[in-house]
Amino acid sequence: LKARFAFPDWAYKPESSPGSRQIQLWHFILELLQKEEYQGVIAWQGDYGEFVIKDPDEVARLWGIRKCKPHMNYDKLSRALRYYYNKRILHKTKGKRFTYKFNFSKVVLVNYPILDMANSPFFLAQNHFNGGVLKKNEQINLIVSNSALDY
DNA sequence: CACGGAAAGC
DNA sequence: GCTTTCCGTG
Repeated sequence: LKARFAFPDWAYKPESSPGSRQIQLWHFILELLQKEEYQGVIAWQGDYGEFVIKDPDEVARLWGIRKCKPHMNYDKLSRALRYYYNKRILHKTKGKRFTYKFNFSKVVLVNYPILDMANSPFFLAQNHFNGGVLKKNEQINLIVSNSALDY
């Protein structure tokens, strides 16, 4: 029995950008999590959206290959992951080694077509989970800043 | 390990 | 803007 997450298919299209933008780390992480052959390396585990990097050296190596950075390691990769905290794409699961958690609704929102966003279930879910603290502008800014609308 | 500032690269 | 690199701190 495998953990399944209700990501829409388009959420798993890291290289769908027609502008040939560079792949982002969180796209890459999702890509690995999607593939069963990497379950010994990185896998969904625990809470909804939570994942464990089982083999940090290997994940770093694979990321380094993708970005043509042969000297990539977990120290550097994890710094990049930490930059996601303020962007609310990820946060750390404290006390659990190599364990992070996607802010699921945010991640999906980032990929959501802007025209449908206001009435999207993800927008409503976002406000629900955050107690309505997040402002609409903030979410729109995040979408724009990620240039996620490759449609 | 995990965090985050600082600077540099692209 | 998104890392990559380096590193002091807890």
